[in-house]
Amino acid sequence: MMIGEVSDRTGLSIDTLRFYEKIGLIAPPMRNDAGRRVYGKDVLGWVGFLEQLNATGMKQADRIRYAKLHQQGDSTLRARREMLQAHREVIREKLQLMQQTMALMDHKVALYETLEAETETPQT
Amino acid sequence: MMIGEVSDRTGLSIDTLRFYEKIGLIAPPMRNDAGRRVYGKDVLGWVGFLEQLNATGMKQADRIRYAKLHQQGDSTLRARREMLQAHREVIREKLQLMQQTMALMDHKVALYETLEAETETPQT
DNA sequence: TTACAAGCTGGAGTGCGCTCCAGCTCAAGC
DNA sequence: GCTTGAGCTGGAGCGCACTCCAGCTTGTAA
Repeated sequence: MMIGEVSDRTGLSIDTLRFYEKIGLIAPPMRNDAGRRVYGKDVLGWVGFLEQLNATGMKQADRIRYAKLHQQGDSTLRARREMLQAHREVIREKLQLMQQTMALMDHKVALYETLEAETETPQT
Repeated sequence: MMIGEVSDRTGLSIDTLRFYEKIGLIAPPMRNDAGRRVYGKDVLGWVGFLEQLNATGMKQADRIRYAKLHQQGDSTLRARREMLQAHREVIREKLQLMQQTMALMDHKVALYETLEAETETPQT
């Protein structure tokens, strides 16, 4: 796959893919005779996983750390597991906050509905 | 309350409190004879709510819109309710993604544990 | 009465995470 | 053989959300 296809399939822009490579989030792919990037299809799953880490609030520096560990192979399994476990905890806390906030939203929406009804047909 | 106390109680820096006022997230408080800000205690709850919107991914521009509606009083109840309902949906989707990602973390952690065990005491 | 902490303003600076651009090469089709 | 389109590099630029700074005023207390 050329970079354009990877971009289409992952939703990341071509510039972002090259940027991710530059900062070490994506391993530098092979090049063809013309010096152009040729990606294996592993990259799709990897980018998807990066997006999940991203969307659940892991910051760039940590994703880079994880990516570099990943590129170093099996000797880094323990370190990677520890990172994932730590991130799991972060997610768990965010989940709780989200649930609380959702409950608060419901409460406020209900309250606003009451107030709207009163405002539309004043009783006094 | 002076700005320093609000900062201590909310965890926002003094600069951030003034910045939030400048961009319209916090209503300009009264001033004392010396021209210094004097906040009512409402501000604590308001800042807490802003933080919850923030932490659940609402962006600045939308929080400002909500804050401005809030400052305009009851005539904006409907618009505010609609914003909260929309945000509730966003949170619900994020919740789902978080749950999926947490399951994936668990899966990977378990996998890594297996691989670690194999690496430590190779069987072949 | 002077030292010092807390607050004020306007504006510049920062870090993150991209995003855009100029100017180039290369491969394929007409 | 020339045009077009995809890709290349290095580097500049951008939007967001703060954060810091210089230079000033004011309130407290030793």
